[in-house]
Amino acid sequence: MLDIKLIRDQPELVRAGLAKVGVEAAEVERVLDSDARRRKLQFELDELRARRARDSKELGKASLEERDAKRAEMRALGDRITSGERELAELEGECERMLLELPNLPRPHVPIGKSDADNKIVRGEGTPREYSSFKPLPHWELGEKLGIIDFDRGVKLSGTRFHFLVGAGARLERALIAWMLDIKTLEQGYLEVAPPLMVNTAAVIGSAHLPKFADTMYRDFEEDFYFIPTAEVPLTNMYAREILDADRLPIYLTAYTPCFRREKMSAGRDVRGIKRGHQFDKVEMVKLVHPEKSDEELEKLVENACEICRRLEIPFRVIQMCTGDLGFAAASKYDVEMWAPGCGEWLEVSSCSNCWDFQARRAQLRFRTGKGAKPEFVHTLNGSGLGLPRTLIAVLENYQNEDGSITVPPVLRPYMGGAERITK
RNA sequence: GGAGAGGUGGCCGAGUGGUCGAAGGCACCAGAUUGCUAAUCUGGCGUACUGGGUAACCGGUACCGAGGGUUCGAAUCCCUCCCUCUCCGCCA
Repeated sequence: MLDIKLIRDQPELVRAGLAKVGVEAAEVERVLDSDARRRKLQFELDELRARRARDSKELGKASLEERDAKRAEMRALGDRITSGERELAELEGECERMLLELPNLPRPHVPIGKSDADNKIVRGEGTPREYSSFKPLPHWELGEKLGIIDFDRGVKLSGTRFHFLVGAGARLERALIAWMLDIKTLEQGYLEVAPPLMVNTAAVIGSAHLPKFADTMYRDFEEDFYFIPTAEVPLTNMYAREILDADRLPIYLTAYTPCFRREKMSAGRDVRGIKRGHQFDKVEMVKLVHPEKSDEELEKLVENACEICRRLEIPFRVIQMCTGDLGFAAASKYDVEMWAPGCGEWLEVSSCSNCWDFQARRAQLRFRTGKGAKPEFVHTLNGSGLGLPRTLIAVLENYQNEDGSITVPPVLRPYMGGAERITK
């Protein structure tokens, strides 16, 4: 959520920033108009309430006759206040709803662009291997031949976009999770948490997945529960509505969780293989940092994701999102993509965002520098560290051998009971 | 699911219709003081919105789990909901 005071005080700056992400100036005007009406009413109402408090106090000391005489008048004042409060609540709701639907402002250095076509490749490491003696297979063929991915039975139970990982496939994923978490916690300074996978509406508003993206999430309509689309939701909300001491920052959190997504927007896309499912595993990184540090913390976050690719010895590249491809909450964003020779594409295995104070304002996530200092919003960042299905794809496809077996990446062998190969 | 108890400021805890944004204590901050490593004294110490001021700051309003109601006036009375604890049942 943007700061209403920023919109009020520097509307031209907000208009210009939002124009870059495709928001029309009229939307800003509507917010300003609503805010002006809200403030006017608030002021009038406050005066009425002050009068009531004063007069009521006097009435309490007055004689019985005086009380009876004034009661009707006071009652009328009370009724005016009640109706004013209703109107104010409506105006506040209207203003709030509009603010919740406005996307974040991009950082000034983010390249201007309309779509993913305008994104920038900023760097890469490793070279896609040449295959002279055989044609690399896509993971869905490798997985089925080895019996480590069972698509048919997944579909039988749950429909399209579901699969079983079986035997060494399940273990390989578990190895990746354990290995990644060890790097996050032992080397990169993250605190591991195991968060709730179902969260309430407030949490999902906090992370900015609501109100705009309600139809992307699974939901329990009887209880107030959303199934998390990413661990970003519980992690960024972990300290919601709290005021942290400044010396607790930065807070680095990591979690392995399943994620649940309806994928309505991508109906028919990526239906083959395990690239895009309704349910997938992910190791997530979230940072809560001092506002002055968030730009540099984003660079470190991306590097934390890259390190996983690097140690797997799989070619990867870093893409800087242009303004048109930032998404709703990010002020600045990088994707990390791994090369998959079987399906012949760069797979987005991580998406790292600096959300500035956008989520923190929604989640009321603040810190205080010292006694008497004003609470300030922290900056929140999040990134995958990495998404499991696509990492698994990259491992299978890059480490496949001509005979159809998979070499276990050296870094994973300790997590695979020492196994060096996955064979039929 | 049933029965009971309870939700007050960072924490503990008083407060059953007006003088309560809320006693008292702890913690914390500032100052004073003592030559003994901490004690004592004094003052300060919530958040949000909002009016005024360049600002330090001054003022108004709201907030005692949430939302409604009664009343001139609600932390206090009534209703609904949420949460926590204890016991029972049920399921693991």
